[in-house]
Amino acid sequence: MSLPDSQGPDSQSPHSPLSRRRTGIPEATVARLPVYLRVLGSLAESGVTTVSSDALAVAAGVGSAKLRKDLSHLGSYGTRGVGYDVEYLVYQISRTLGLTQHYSVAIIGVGNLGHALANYAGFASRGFQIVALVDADPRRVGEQINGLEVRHLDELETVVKEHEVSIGVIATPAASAQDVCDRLVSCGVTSVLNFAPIVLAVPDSVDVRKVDLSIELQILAFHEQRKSSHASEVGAG
Amino acid sequence: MSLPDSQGPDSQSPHSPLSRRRTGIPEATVARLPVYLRVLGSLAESGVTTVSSDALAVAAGVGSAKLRKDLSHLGSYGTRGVGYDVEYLVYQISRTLGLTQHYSVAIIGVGNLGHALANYAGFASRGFQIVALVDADPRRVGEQINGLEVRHLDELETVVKEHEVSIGVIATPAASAQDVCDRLVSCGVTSVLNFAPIVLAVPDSVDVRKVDLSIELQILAFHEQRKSSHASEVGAG
DNA sequence: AGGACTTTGTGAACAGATGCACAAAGCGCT
DNA sequence: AGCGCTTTGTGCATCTGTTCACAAAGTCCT
Ligand SMILES: NC(=O)c1ccc[n+]([C@@H]2O[C@H](COP(=O)([O-])OP(=O)(O)OC[C@H]3O[C@@H](n4cnc5c(N)ncnc54)[C@H](O)[C@@H]3O)[C@@H](O)[C@H]2O)c1
Ligand SMILES: NC(=O)c1ccc[n+]([C@@H]2O[C@H](COP(=O)([O-])OP(=O)(O)OC[C@H]3O[C@@H](n4cnc5c(N)ncnc54)[C@H](O)[C@@H]3O)[C@@H](O)[C@H]2O)c1
Repeated sequence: MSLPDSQGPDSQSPHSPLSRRRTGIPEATVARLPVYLRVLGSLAESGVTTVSSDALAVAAGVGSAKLRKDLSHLGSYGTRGVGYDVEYLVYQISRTLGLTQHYSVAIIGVGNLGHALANYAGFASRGFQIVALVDADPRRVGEQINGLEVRHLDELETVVKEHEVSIGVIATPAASAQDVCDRLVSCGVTSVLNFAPIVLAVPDSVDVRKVDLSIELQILAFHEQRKSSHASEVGAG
Repeated sequence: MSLPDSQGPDSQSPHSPLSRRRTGIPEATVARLPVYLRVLGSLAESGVTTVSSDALAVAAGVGSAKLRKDLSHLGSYGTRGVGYDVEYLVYQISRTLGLTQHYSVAIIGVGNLGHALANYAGFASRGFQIVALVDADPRRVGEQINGLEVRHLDELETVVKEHEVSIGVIATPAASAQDVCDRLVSCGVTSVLNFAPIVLAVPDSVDVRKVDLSIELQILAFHEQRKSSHASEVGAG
């Protein structure tokens, strides 16, 4: 049923093999670094200054060997017999992930989900600043959300260039998603986070990550089914 | 930068090896089946009755060999020289994923995100019925959302048992998430979808999947950074 | 200083996922 | 029926990721 080491993060799909060679950091590791970062953050807040791979691994829900191998890809930042300096490790992971820069995010589609995203504080906390909200519905245009005014879809290109948007978040209905994506890409956006239930076609130079509720539920359903259909087997051994 | 075959889905973490042996279906395949299902659904709507692995693969954003291997895990449902019967394949995938059953879903935490989820129509469409909304804030209790009344956290156990909830969705702040999760698990929920930015500890018998915005953004940031720092290299090659 | 103890970093074995390439299988046309 | 065309299903090589297990490297105590 559940995983040996809790709900680990995912590497959404194998990145081009070339990219591996360039940074030396495996995709699977990249997907876990943010988790470590989060855990380290709360350790730091609790006043912990040093942490062992074992303790950190438990808190992050992964195996300690995996954790050490992950960290070894960034360099040798631990001290044998002691562990890792929390603050320094936070810095190194942040640097590796590129979080020392700031990123401007635009949200396209300000419906139910878009509103939730626009109001979410957790975004800004790691250097992601929401700089623009865009919607096609004239009734939504002009609305103020979290200090930002909703702009009309017609202004998409203007707004993106004006704010040098580097990440586009698509929260429109599926039917418009490809269209919106094309327009984002054509004005230079190279990273897209897609919430619409559709596979986006993009040039190789653009990264897309998707968040798909319905897929998550279906995966859970698959395992749920297995559990119930073999319920007898559990007791029997 | 982008993936060889578009934004593929993920296998969130290697499931216990045992589970593999039991169903014979690799986790990575399970994670892609919902995508195929979606694409097949829209093909069916457009009146297509038969589809080749190549066409389906393109639409699903994966390689055709991968797609065929995925489908081969469910059985031999294609016809050589012809392709797959769309309707029949939809049925087989649904059956495999366990979507012939219905699942009752409870959402805990009806804030920004919880509201969006509660209003989302895409849930019900695949046999996932939202049967309960629960919140700790007395001011939210009693509110009607999408035909459901928000219940108080105190009633969590009652509500879960009453509706035979099989999937719990956690949309509370991180601080309460583990607590809520423990309570869900203790009243028999074995599948959890977690939106709170925290690693949940659960017994082995419980499946957790997480959706974490901030992690997705950080992964995008990593690749974004690589792109900009090596911008020169692209032209030079 | 030296020895016991702790913990990192990593080589090597293993496991899982992907992609290639082709034989086997079916279709339709003559 | 036979032939050529299409497309599936899969064995095999490869690549990516995980896990084990231990030497190297440090700390702390005497
Ligand atoms: N709400 C959820 O919980 C949820 C869950 C999973 C997936 N999704 C997906 O997220 C997307 C948004 O969901 P939602 O519930 O917010 O839908 P919604 O209908 O509430 O909002 C969609 C918004 O997009 C706007 N829009 C439509 N076409 C547009 C365009 N071309 N450009 C810009 N804006 C446009 C609409 O005016 C509307 O404001 C959908 O694709 C949905 O399938 C939503
Ligand atoms: N809003 C977003 O776009 C977004 C994005 C990513 C992650 N998240 C995460 O999702 C979660 C919810 O986000 P949100 O924006 O909806 O927050 P929110 O503060 O708007 O809503 C949280 C809700 O949970 C309720 N709650 C608090 N403790 C509870 C408990 N013990 N049991 C039941 N209900 C409880 C609160 O009363 C509130 O209604 C948070 O963990 C957040 O980090 C949200």
